[in-house]
Amino acid sequence: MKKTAHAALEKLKSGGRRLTAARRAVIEALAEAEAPLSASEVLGILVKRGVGADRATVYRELEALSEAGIAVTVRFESRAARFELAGGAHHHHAVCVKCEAVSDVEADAELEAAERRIARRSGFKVLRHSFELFGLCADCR
Amino acid sequence: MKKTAHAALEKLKSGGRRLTAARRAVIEALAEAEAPLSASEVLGILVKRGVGADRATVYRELEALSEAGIAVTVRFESRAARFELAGGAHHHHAVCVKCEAVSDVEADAELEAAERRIARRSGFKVLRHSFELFGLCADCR
DNA sequence: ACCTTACTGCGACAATGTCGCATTGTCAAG
DNA sequence: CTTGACAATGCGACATTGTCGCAGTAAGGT
Repeated sequence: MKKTAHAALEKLKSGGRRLTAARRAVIEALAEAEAPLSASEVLGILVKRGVGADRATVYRELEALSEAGIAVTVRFESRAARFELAGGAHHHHAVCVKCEAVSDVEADAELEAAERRIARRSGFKVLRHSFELFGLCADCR
Repeated sequence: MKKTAHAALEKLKSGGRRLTAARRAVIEALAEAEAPLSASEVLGILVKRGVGADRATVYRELEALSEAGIAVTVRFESRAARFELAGGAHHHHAVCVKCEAVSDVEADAELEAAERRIARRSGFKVLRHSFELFGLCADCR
């Protein structure tokens, strides 16, 4: 198991949550994924691994992980929400509209500065933001 | 009718599209809205005005407007896509997580510069991006 | 007035969640 | 190790948000 998955489990336990097979499997699926996963993708992975989880369970689990700050929700253009573990550094995503590949984009200092500037101008207190790029990846362009 | 709505109709006509009651009503609804509208909100407005439009028609219309570049799609945290007329300057949105108010945020030159820098670093050709702020508006903070 | 075809309504269906309720499984206290 | 509390699960019904095919309607040029 990856370090991020381990840390996530620790964080959960210290929040009154219990360690179940489904939960462990969901976290591991997210930890091993290269890109944010949708609920149905997570469900597919669990099924492939022989962990029979219900659809509702997966949704509830993903919601619980988000609430606990262990996972973050991202929305691209498709309808389904996607989830990734919150372990690493703050980053954004570049989504290829042709091959659907998702690559991480490290947070840019100027970007954050621009956000603070915007917040100051408008009196808006920013809690979080979304910033995603859509276009063609190096292979598809 | 607002100027933006008028311009949108002109743009449509010069694209082989026809001017129907439903189309006119959808465009007017978007033109008069203070914030991006979801399909069901648009439908609600049409019904209130006595323009009996079918759900499928509204969806098709919004899609057509997006394809024509007359409307743009934005996604906040909720599931439904939202639409606004593309008339004005490029901008982003600040969404209050408490009162749900949406205010426009003018595009920031630094933001765009950061985007170009990111694109250059990664070999990614950016076609469009999303940037939305979530937090507390001046009234709710 | 007529033709072409864009547009519409209807109804079925699909994808993505959400919820209540009875049952099961965790885990820590005893 | 047993047991009690309650977190978590499975099941099934339902809601929301779209999508699609098809037959009928109507916009707009000729």
